[in-house]
Amino acid sequence: MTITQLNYVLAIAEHKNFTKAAEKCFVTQPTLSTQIQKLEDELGILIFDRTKKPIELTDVGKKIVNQAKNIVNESDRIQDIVDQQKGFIGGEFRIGMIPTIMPTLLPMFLKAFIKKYPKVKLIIEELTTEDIITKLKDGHLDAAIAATPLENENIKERVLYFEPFVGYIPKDHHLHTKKKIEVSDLEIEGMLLLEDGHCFRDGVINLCKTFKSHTDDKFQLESGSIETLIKLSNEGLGMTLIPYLHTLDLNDKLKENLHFFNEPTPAREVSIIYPKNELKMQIIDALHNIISGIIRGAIAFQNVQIISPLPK
Amino acid sequence: MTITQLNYVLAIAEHKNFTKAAEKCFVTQPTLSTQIQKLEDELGILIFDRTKKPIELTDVGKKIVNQAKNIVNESDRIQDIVDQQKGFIGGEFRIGMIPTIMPTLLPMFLKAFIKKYPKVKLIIEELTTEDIITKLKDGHLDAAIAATPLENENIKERVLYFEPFVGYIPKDHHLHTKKKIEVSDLEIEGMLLLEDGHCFRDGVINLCKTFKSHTDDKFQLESGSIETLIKLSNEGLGMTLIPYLHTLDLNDKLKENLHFFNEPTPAREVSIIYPKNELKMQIIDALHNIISGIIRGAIAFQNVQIISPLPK
DNA sequence: TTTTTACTATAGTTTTTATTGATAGTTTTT
DNA sequence: AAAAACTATCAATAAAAACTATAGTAAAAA
Repeated sequence: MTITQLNYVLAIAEHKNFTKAAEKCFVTQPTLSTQIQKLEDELGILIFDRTKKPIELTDVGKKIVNQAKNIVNESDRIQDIVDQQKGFIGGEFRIGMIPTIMPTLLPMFLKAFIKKYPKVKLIIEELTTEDIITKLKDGHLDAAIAATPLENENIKERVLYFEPFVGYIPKDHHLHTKKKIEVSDLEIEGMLLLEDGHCFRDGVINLCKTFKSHTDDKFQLESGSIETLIKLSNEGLGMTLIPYLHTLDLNDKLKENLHFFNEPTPAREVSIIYPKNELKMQIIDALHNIISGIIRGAIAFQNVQIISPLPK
Repeated sequence: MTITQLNYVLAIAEHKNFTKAAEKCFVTQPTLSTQIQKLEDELGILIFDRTKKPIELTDVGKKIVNQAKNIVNESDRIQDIVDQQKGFIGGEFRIGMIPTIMPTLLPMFLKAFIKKYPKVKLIIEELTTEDIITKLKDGHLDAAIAATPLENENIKERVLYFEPFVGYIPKDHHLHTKKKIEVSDLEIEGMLLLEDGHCFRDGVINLCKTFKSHTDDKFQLESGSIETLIKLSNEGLGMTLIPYLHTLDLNDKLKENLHFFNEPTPAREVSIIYPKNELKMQIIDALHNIISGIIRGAIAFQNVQIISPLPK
């Protein structure tokens, strides 16, 4: 069994076609045929069921493909180790970002980053915190940007910035007259929330719980994006909280509805997180430096109170 | 990079000597020299520092060796997958056991097992629960026998039997006159305990806590083996609790000091535990069947109350 | 049904790679 | 200073992987 053979297996499993897989592997089709046969002979089982068209994996084949993915993934990390040693800043870098951070933060640093590190190929994915943790563990992500602290033993965190929560209170709301709001003003009942699974939702719930101990789960309305929350709020369906960086994109009219908190300003902690093996640390360092540098110019709050992003 | 090369790296790292490593790999020394050079060239780094005698790993070399162990370990599991498919019961099987189970349980099933499954090479290790969990995760163990439930998401449990706690109360102890004891009789202060790290110790502490809420940590005496506990107890240093299977080995004189609990008898749950990937499931099944069959003849308690083995 | 198309398998050949025995060149030990 | 214990290198060989050409076999199209 060789790593090459496992790569062939993966290519065929993916394309369900020897000829196409061969192209992707930059070899001819007979090479795949013979190598797969050799592997199957060595193991004494069939990986592919060639009677089916298109070709299918056998039951064992499926298990072997899973394990082959592990092996190939682990062997790719050897190069990462070498790159780290050499201080080489380049190669693929897979980064996950949570939905409430991605649209505001990405445009702020992406251009600067790819200009400074042209050899790095960033592959960016929008994912929930839960998916991020899974993918970091499995090695499908090199790092991610998420609200912290996550209290996960397999993951290291490096704080990028603190992003205050800002109240968005439409004109007809009873809090609208208040210039600056207090955490104690918040009522979970009249609060528009993101859908379940968003850690920003959990942060808001935690914030409200700080002063009121409601375990009542009947939240009035839920939405998948903060833009929608604002629109719903404008329709008079309640107030909402939005992360500070989002407020920078609002037009002047909407900005009139923003109400900041009195200090200590409740805020979420945003960090770059990565697996404990600390591979690709130079790229993580580079991202950390660029992002925290850019944010220093954009967020100038002093006295913040960190709200946990974890549910319950 | 090939799996073969990684195996060569591991062999050299282990023996710190190309010639000896070559023997272990069943190739000649020049083979290793050239293959290691090829790998080093491909990666563009040195894995071994050949100026040192005996040979040493470079800093990157150490990291690569670690990763190579992962890769080789993961690729060995391909064969496990195939064995599972074929229903082949054989090969190496690494099993861990906690110290308070090993000496009593092992002699009960080992002979029967190796007779029924002569192709399996059992490699048995005595380990604490903590070490067992780590090694199961890393793939250094195929299964283990420990007190459960462990509440660990990566590990599956299959109950083998329930083993009652039995009081060992020397003649001069104030409880000695009582024929059967109650959990409420127990006082953590006069209790002889195993050293920290043994889950049986934590089980006893949990049992005592069931009725008395002492958070006081001043336990009087600690020992590493149950035999020592009994001797200390005979010296008048207090009573102790021992697992039921241990009581079967005591001589008649010591047996006079045994005091069973009234029902529901407090007991520990003993399970065979294994990683979620469920490799080598046939061997795990085989062990489960043999052990639970043998125990059915040895433990006949009906009404038991399970005590958690976890600390705190 | 026949023909065509879209595949995979096989045969024979070439290229590449791994391994070897012999030996040269080190360093360490005696 | 000699011997021993190593690793590196060389040329030769064995083994494996890859290629081209083509046969064989289903499914799709005519």
